[in-house]
Amino acid sequence: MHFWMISDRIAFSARLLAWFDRHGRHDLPWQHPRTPYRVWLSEIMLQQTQVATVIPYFLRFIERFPTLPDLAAASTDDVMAHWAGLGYYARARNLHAAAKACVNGHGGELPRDIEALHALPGIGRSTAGAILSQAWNDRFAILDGNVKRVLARFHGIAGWPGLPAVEKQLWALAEQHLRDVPDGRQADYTQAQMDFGATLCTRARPACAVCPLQDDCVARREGLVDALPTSKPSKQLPEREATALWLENPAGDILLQRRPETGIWASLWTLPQADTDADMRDWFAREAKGDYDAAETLPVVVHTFSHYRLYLQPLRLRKVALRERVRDNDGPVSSTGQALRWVARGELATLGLPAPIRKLLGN
DNA sequence: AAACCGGGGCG
DNA sequence: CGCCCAGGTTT
Repeated sequence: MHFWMISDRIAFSARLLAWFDRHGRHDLPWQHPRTPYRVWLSEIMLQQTQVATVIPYFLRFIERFPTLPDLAAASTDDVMAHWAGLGYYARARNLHAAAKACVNGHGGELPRDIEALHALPGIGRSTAGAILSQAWNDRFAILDGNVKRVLARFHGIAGWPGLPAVEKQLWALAEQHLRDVPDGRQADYTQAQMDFGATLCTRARPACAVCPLQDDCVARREGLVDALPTSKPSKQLPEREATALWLENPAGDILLQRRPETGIWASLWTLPQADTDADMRDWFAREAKGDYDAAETLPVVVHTFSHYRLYLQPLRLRKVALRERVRDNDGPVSSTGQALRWVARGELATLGLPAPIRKLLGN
């Protein structure tokens, strides 16, 4: 009886560990020696920066503050000076505060108890698990961005991982796989997951062809590798409404107005436009002769800008004439100071029109 | 220019 | 608890 007859496939963690033994990183400074303090420091630094950048900072930091009590006893300035260049200084402050808390409440050492560790500033659930598993080979899961990506792909978990329901599901999967990890290899397993996500199952262009998990990866099988993990939903854009007037003279020319030189659609030619129907009506009364209420209501144009979504209500009115106004060489100017111009349909293509307006006018 | 990121803060 | 942010980097 072979084990694969029972389980039918080699465990996720076993494949990762085998991969790690061959391709993982085994010579990182915080792995030798792999003490709680060194692992903690590395985890905090790695939260925000890549391994290659962290290494020299780690070495300088650990040389200046060789033990946790050394760090606790240091001045804020001294700590910050050794963090300078890494950014995210709030985490250096948390690190320092946590070191002091350990001296005051845990005998000058990082607690091995997950709850006590989690209670320290700057240490969340994933970082606490990373510290305990790496420093002590204790059986705790991690769930950083790398692991979320690997699990979402391997299991085909859709939904943005920032959603509590999705994150909960990913934690459950992480803990499920953890049960298969052989005793004594929890530290390696944690490092294996991080290395795997950072170097093989990367966000862009993962190396699926050489992946030890490819045969059982749901995303791979279903062609969803690029779609998972689901990206954060773009935040709801503010919405604005406006009314546009499509006026035609008896010859069928269309009245266009030049936009101001700054702002949306700067200097392009568009239909006369107002924020509200009432403003549009006022503008019409000042500029044109005709019956505003006779205008035809066209379908609303939805146009999305980078920072808001515009719902533009076009109104169409034919056989309109402008009132006589002060003229200059370029033709009439509206009361708002923007140039106005009757444009023949055939001329539209030669002018700069915003795409949605061009489409509306049928050009 | 936008996505990304663990933890913290806030209602 | 759920939602969103700060503060930098990567794509």
